[in-house]
Amino acid sequence: MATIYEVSELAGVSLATVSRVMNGNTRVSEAKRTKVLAAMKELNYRPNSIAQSLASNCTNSVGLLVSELYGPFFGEMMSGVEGELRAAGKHVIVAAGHSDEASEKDAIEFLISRKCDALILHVDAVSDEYLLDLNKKGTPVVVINRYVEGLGESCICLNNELGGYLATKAVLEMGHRQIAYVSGPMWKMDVRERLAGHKRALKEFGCEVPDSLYIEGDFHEEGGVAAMQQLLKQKQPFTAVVCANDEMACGVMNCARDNDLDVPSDVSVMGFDNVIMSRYTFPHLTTIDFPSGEMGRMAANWVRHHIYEDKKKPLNTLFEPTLVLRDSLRKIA
Amino acid sequence: MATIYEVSELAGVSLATVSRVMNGNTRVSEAKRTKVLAAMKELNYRPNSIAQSLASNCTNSVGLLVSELYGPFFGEMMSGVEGELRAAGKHVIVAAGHSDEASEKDAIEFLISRKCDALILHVDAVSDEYLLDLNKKGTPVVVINRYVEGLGESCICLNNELGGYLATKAVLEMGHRQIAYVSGPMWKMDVRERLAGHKRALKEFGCEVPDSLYIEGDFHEEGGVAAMQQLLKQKQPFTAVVCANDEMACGVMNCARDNDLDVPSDVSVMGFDNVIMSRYTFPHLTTIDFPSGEMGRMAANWVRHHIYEDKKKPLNTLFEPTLVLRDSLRKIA
DNA sequence: TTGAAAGCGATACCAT
DNA sequence: ATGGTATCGCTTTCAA
Repeated sequence: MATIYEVSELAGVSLATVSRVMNGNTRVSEAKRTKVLAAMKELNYRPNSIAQSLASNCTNSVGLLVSELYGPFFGEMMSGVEGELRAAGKHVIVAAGHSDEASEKDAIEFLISRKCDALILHVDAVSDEYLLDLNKKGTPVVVINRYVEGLGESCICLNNELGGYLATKAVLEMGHRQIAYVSGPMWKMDVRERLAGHKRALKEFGCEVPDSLYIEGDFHEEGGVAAMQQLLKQKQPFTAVVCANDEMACGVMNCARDNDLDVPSDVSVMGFDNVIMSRYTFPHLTTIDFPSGEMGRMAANWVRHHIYEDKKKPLNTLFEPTLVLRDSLRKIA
Repeated sequence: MATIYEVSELAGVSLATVSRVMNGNTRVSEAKRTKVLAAMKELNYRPNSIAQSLASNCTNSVGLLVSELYGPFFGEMMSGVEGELRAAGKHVIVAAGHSDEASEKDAIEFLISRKCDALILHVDAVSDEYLLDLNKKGTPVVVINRYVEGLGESCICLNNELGGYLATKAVLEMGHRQIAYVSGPMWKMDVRERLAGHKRALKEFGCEVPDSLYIEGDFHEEGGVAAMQQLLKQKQPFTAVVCANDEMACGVMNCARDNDLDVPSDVSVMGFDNVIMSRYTFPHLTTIDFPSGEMGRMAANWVRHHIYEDKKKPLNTLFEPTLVLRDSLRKIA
């Protein structure tokens, strides 16, 4: 592999000049530029990006931490981040945090050790303080789906409360009043926000629901099944189940079917996230759209603008969820 | 950030000695090692991995190229790769190839430019020659789900032909004889292999199927819907549909339902891949297990052994698919 | 075992 | 506009 030395020699110019034509930031006479370009071509020269990184103190790589690398939700997000960043010539280093504090910290350390220019994080186990500290210590951080006071507009958020509200409002408007709710793990912030939205809608409609219709799930299909089983075992009647994510909604629907209940004639089901899968379920799931791909792209753009181009363009970092009406929700008398 | 110089100064030893205790390959007296370790701790020293990479000509990073970052199939694979590699302290740089030749080549160039120590590729658009060439030119490559003559055991393969055979054999054993087949894009090697297995099973059972029951799909849900619509429009009867992947099988099932056909009473459906989603569909999809997570882990291990530890352990690079019986397949008279 | 010094391949400042 | 040169932070001979 040819080096910059060989290029400068062949072109008959200095190292510095070669570097200049590569980076294009300083003016170089057309004559020399041509010679350098020719020499590069002849030697099939490719700059060594590691050497560039060492000298420039910029690695052109961004760390991306998600809870899991599988799962439709993160897939869309990663895809958005990678697409946008690669178009800008930046490398994406991925890691999984597994929604576990030690594991998330470990992953962040790992990404920092590779000297990423910035970190895009979807984390739920580490504390706000930890994230703030990280940022103070010099690692530019953008956080997805979480608002951290003090991180300002480098938080790419969805209005989860509004999502929860819209979901339940839609159910209420269909005439349901006995509404079960399957939440995610309550230690997660977004889970609590969605629940808050749910309660706001109930209140607005003057609808009171007994505690027994609230079940804490695990965000997985199995949790949805378990929740539905418990709901059915209880005597407390309900005509609709609002779920904090689509996976659990799938579980709920499957469990309903296993108990000879038709969705939506016997029971309506509402999801959250609008993962791809929700279009393929039977019946097609009514849900709240979470624009995870969009948000991934926005996170990538934030990094591009603030880290690589330092144009402090104001970016839209707050996203609004929307209702996606499909077949799992039906009007009742 | 402290450098190795400061550590050596504080510890009162040479640069080289500090480097030695870091790498642990050369013997260092216990006395000095202790002093160095203490100095490191005191300065909160973290080696600069970029400088290490430049000096050692090893970046400790592996490029991972998949068709799409979303989608259950690749998610599992990436998860396997990342888990294994991070445990070994290696960084994973991801890129998407979008099953397009130009895009795949572009992504590979991109990963090489970052001086990845090795590349793990799931590609279907680039030619065998291109991959061989890549390897010859010095980029260690491991290929997933594709056998390239000359790349030897750095191909992590599934026996797709056997998978196709097992799928159709199961359908035949349930008594079906009028079997439709929805393939993937025929320019993909694995698609042709699966089809070959399908035909072998048919032949073995002395079953002849008219050409009109073969439809070329696109591996997506929409393609499954379109294929089923075409099948239903034709007069040619069929009692089962074998699909080359689960997504299309979902489409087929949804389309069947939209046409008031019950799965599996009216028509049986067979998938391929056993993506997570197949457990959540209604009815639960009978399919062929593709151990993509396992294969990802194996690819990562290949890299670990051959690139980082150069133990030429023989690894199991050929995986066998297995039948997963669920509810979408039913015995007929 | 230990240290001195020569790279690794670029960038960037300072002269000219 | 161009060249010389120090620098980035570490690894790795080569002597001692």
